[in-house]
Amino acid sequence: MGVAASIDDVARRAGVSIATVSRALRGLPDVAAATRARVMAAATELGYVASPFAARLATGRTSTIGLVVPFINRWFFSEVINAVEASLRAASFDLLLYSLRDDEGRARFFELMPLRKRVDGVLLVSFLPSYKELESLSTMGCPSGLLGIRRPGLLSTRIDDVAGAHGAVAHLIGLGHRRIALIGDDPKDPMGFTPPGDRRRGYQRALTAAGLPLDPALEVHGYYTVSGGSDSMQQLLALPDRPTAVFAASDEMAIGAVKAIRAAGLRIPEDIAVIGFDDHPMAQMYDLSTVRQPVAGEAVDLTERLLAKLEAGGDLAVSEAEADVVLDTELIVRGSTDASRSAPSS
Amino acid sequence: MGVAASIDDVARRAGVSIATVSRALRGLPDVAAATRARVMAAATELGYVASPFAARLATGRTSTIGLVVPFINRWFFSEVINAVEASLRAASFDLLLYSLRDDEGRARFFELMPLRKRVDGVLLVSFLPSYKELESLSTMGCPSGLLGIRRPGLLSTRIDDVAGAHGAVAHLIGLGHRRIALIGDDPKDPMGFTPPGDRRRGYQRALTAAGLPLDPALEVHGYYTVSGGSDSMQQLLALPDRPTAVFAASDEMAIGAVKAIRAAGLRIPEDIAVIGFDDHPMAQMYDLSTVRQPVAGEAVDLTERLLAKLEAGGDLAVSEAEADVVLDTELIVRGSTDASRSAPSS
DNA sequence: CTGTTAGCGCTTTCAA
DNA sequence: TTGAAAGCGCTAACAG
Repeated sequence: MGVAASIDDVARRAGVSIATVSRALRGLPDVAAATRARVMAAATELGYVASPFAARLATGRTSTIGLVVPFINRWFFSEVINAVEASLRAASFDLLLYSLRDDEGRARFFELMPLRKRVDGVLLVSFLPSYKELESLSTMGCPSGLLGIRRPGLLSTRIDDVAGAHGAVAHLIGLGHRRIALIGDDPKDPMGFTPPGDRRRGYQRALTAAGLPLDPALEVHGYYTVSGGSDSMQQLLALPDRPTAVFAASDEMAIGAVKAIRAAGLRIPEDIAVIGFDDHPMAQMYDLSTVRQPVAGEAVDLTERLLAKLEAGGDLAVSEAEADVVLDTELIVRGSTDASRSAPSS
Repeated sequence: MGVAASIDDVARRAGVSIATVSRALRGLPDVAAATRARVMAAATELGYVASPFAARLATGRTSTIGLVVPFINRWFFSEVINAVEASLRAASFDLLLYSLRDDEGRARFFELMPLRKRVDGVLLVSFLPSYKELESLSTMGCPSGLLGIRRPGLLSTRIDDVAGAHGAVAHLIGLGHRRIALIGDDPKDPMGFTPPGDRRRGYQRALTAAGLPLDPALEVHGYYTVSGGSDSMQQLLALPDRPTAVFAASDEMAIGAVKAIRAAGLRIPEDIAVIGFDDHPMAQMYDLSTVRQPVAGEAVDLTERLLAKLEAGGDLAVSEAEADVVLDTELIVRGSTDASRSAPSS
């Protein structure tokens, strides 16, 4: 087989017109069973597959979804990419991947709209599009979905960060803790992530609900990194009246905190209890209590709803009812808050 | 802007033919500066972008690369995907991502060739295509590149796993160790990865080169997971004459080993030294000596050479000289083999 | 330097 | 149930 077979080759071989080949191969009705069989046979013999580009030109549909992520090589996002890829594959859609990386990349994306005219739908993961960006997005003329963030008029799937954080802190309170610190917030976050603020809110509400005071000294920036978590834990340990428990708004920061606590010669959870957020694979390795979010579940839910929307017509308008789905988080109690649940090995 | 502008709209607005628009916008020569300016202006005013599908149909080139990985959500692969995406983006190529996941997905991929007729080139990451699979790949009629594996007739970029492992073990020997164990091999690896065998070979050669005996009891399966590493370390610790050092063929396994050693109440590196492979981000967190491989560097090198090949004509034949690039690994000495290099905090 | 024209390989009326 | 023919929106000779 020198050059790939085209629809004409199949038509000739099956002794029918190209129109019939097209219909037969796509499973359209009004094709005689015998004819269809003959066409299918010819197609397999020639190893024929329709050229997607010709089909796209003719139909206007691309069978491709653009997936836009801030980063590729970070746990959360690679989980999302993986789940989206699987869902799309199952629906015979192609996945066009685009990574923003930084402010510059983000600006370039929204200015050039490089996915324009090449996807049927767009999925934006975990960053908040500005009003201008949304407008720019709308010039693509295709439906889009937001993962982790809610915006009126767009599909979205997310978790309730406030509730998740609330649950984590309530767990600590239930354990008898009264001085509970928060390691969170990244004051120089370039993507405008919303979870940090929500998780802080959940922390504050849980304290307030339990009648505990909010102490600004107990709220520190962790920059959502291991080292940031470690640094801010040291800061907390230096406090005259140090906390007995810490809620870190991400597992990375929690692990940093764990390291700092151990380095100070203190025990976890006896001297200080620690709980994180996400259920990153490392959380288990560090025997860290945390709030699990169903990352793949969110991705699958959103992808499938976007595909359903395309199938249903694909107009841009989204009804209130269908727009937003909120998935549950789950409190995972391990040894870092409850000694009785400690994993066997260090 | 209701429906997206097409080339005719631009032509009309600029008062030229569509051919001139095409030429002007693609920066082809033989277009008067004034004309080009007029066309560009019209294009921006209309927010015009050429439909990639029409262009692809007409030229036969897709400006798209297919990236085929065994997994998406694992450190190594997400690093590769990230680097490839960046390289392609810089060259204005699109990235079509495909994940194999398991035997079944792999079979489906090579049977259906879902990337056929939609990419100009293919990148296969870290799995060894069988002869049949390579044949199937060749029906795509486009050049391809292999990351991490060498195959005659295909582009490839990789590291020398044998040499890397050799270096790690030589480091241990240089430290005075004489009984050195190997944690490696995954007897049920579905992807046919080649690094495990090569790393074992490097281990054996280093011992032999130093005149040390090979003791089969010191070579255990680690399954390339944390828990596998932990289990096999326990096995090694139970040996009557236990090793004083361990080379784990991946950082994950090394970390498992570290946990098992600590759980047994032994000190690292005083009682047992541990070195891993890869320089996974966790290696630093565990103060683990390791062999760093330039993951992104490999991906970028391969991608750029594939793009260069496409630009140069894109025929399938690959000369011996251009085919294979081997990048250097780097020995990273940390506290798990050398106490004097210990990181400050645990 | 620019315009005309013939495809690229499909899908989709419209007729038969 | 099938075929002929007209696009889809571009690029690439070929003239001029």
